[in-house]
Amino acid sequence: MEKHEIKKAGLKVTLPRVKILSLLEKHGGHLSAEDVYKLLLGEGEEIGLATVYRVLTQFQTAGLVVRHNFEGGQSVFELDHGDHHDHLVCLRCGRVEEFVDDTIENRQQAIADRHGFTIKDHALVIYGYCGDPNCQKDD
Amino acid sequence: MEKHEIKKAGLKVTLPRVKILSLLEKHGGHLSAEDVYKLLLGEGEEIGLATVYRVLTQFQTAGLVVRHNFEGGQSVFELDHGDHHDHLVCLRCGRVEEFVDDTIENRQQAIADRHGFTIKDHALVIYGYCGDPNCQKDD
DNA sequence: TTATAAATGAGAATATTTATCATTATCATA
DNA sequence: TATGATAATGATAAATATTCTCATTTATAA
Repeated sequence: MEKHEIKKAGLKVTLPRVKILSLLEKHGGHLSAEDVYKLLLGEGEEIGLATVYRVLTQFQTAGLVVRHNFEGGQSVFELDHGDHHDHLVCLRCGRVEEFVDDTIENRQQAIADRHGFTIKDHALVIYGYCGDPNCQKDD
Repeated sequence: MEKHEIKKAGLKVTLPRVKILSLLEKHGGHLSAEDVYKLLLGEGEEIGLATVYRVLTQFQTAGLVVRHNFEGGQSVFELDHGDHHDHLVCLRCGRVEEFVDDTIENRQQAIADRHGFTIKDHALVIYGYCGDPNCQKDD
């Protein structure tokens, strides 16, 4: 139940927050603030875009969602299930796939150590063309 | 000589282009469009911000510079010396360090293959606190 | 030198995100 | 359950980053 998670985050349980959280659960995917806004409109919810941004940022601070800055302007958000993962992004159709690779994770830590860095976060995004025939064909 | 590279890129050799290219060479670092604009102003060059963006984008298309989308709004640009590398970014002081790790590169290729992706580009950024004592101390 | 096509500068326009503020809703407590 | 302190919302303005427009200027091939 979403209400519990929102309460745990120290936030009041409001309609916009419940709706946005369940939307993210339903879609699983990687949604921009505007995606969320439009999906809410489609469901007949009159929730302002400013509220969407505000709530997503609060969820991010609370650790409920993660924010990614892929190429192309808009940030995208997804539920944080605690399992860190990296991304493959198709430049043609926008499809996003996830992956985890322990070898890469370990190498990153070793590199940070060598440079005297304390890792707070990291982002690995592979951009390319996905397996779909429409995305593989040349320009 | 910068003029040659500009000409090779199929662009006319103009003062803004020569200045911007030599600025990137001089600084080596990772400059935002606004950084470039202000540095030019500091040198007494009256080059518009729009021109800076335009030229940087053209250089990117021509393969002369690479553009990175680190966290925090602005894109940063650096000369493309042909040697791909990834980045460590300090969240406190903004320092940027570069690294290459063949193991990570190979794993990425393997992952893309497994997912049926054709890699066009990739970005690995490790965010954290660098070795500087001021950056390591707690909040 | 000159004609042509491209580049520039200034400011408008766009896109994304954040801030402001008056109004409304939540929720602990009475 | 009613209530009041506090937080959240929606509408809009503002801030930020980047791109577009267009009249003027400049580079360069002939």
